[in-house]
Amino acid sequence: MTGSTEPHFAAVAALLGDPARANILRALMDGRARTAKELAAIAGVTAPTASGHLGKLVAAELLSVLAQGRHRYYRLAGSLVACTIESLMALAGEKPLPRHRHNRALTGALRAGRTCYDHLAGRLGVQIHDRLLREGCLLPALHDDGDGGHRHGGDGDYTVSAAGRLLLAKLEIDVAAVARQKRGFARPCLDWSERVPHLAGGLGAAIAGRCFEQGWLLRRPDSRAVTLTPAGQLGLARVFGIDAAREMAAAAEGADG
Amino acid sequence: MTGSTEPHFAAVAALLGDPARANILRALMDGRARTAKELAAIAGVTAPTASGHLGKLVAAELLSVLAQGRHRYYRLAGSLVACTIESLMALAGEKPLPRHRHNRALTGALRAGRTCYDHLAGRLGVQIHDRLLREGCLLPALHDDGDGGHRHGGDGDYTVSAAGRLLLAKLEIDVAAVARQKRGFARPCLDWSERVPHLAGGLGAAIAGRCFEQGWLLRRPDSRAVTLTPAGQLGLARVFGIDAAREMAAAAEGADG
DNA sequence: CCGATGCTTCGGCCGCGACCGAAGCATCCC
DNA sequence: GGGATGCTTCGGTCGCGGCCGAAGCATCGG
Repeated sequence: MTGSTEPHFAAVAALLGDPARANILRALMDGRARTAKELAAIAGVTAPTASGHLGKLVAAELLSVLAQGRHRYYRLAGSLVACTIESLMALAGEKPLPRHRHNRALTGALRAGRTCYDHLAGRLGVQIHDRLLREGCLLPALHDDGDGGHRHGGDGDYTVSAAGRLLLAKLEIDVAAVARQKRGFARPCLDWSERVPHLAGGLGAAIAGRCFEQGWLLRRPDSRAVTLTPAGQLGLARVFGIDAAREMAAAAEGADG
Repeated sequence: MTGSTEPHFAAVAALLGDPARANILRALMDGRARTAKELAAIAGVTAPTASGHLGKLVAAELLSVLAQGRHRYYRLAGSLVACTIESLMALAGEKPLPRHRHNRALTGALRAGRTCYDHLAGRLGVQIHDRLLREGCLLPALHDDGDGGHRHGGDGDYTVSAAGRLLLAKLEIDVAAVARQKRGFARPCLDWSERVPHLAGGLGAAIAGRCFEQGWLLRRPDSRAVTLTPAGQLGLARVFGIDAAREMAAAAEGADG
């Protein structure tokens, strides 16, 4: 009786706890939008059942929906959703000791580099995050409360230094423009496979977006894993000073426990 | 049919999704151990029901149990569990816009400073984390894969510099001894209220422990919130160079959205 | 040794929620 | 307009799992 009211997080966890919904969410973890029918097939349920699940997920604001003609496209509501799921995966991943030999190649690729909603994760994402932090491009959030008005939802968690603006300009990213977006600016997101944060938020999305636009990285059709191109190898070395090919190969190798 | 096997994280989320279990976990978020009977009362269920829940949570390695006489003490299995729940709270917290006026003081105190499993969180925890990072006491994890043997579960995510060892010696913390522990050494943990990582792992626990031992901080009986003592105000200023009273007051003020 | 206490296991009850088929709208194409 | 496609709502079934009371072990106290 001390506090028998249901905690808020329990309702969210229950949403994530159903197998069908979990499959839907996992499929959307790459940030792409999918139709209700596609998601029904992925979840292995009929269209009515999937519709019910999707309705609940939208009501809980875990998913957002865009109606386009007779199709309805569902996607994750934000990177915070993806971050929470990554965190759950980190918690669930180490326990069962599955020893699945057969899909080691797949998980290896996922560990090397993948998308987490709209930003980069895996070894590649962590390397970029660490590099920006180490070079002083990203500063760990003053939280300057001296002046009032600290709306805790709006202000970014990292700030970008002058050096950071310079570096990101090489990627043709306008930091000020990103900061003007109404979303989280630059937030750490606990990485499922590396157990260290990578960069989420608008800035993380901008970096990932430029990597795809420039052909540095390619999305794989049915996986969150990304492929590094030769141009990407050069570009990432030039901008971030990281040996992406070596890092990603090392992460892929160490796929098993 | 693309991938209709249940994702691992769904099972964990389902565990967290039951109201009774969620209440149990929330009660254990302060890192203290409690008996089965206490937890049954907190969850609002009878002893047999609680026993079933606790058994499942232990089987899933979310909880660990210590038998002592005829009592069995349950506690969170590790800081990663606490981190995941914090992440879920962050996801669940912003949506419903609860506008609970009556317990604003409570959430204010929680935002100011609280325990997260065995380490400090809230504004206080974030301040310490940031300070250590800013002063170069904590270095963001090389992840040196050059040599083999990178057991991803064992190595810490932050490393402590010489300056850090010096600073922590002022707290009578032997960094080498902490590093020898079989647990995560120093990991960032996403803070529920501040949306920025604080310091988890053995080092975070050691810092929190010394703060309690020296009477700098007091645990409140039925809350995760901590109270700053005058000695703590002085000590934290001396060791970390932070104005804890001012920071915590500011965080408590901004409790509402 | 006996009763009290703490915790667990065992059956059985019961309700929530996932699931499906059928039907109802909306949209697109011919 | 008519048929096909995509999605949702509506009833109804059913199984999983939370819940409790009673009983079974263990431990502590006298």
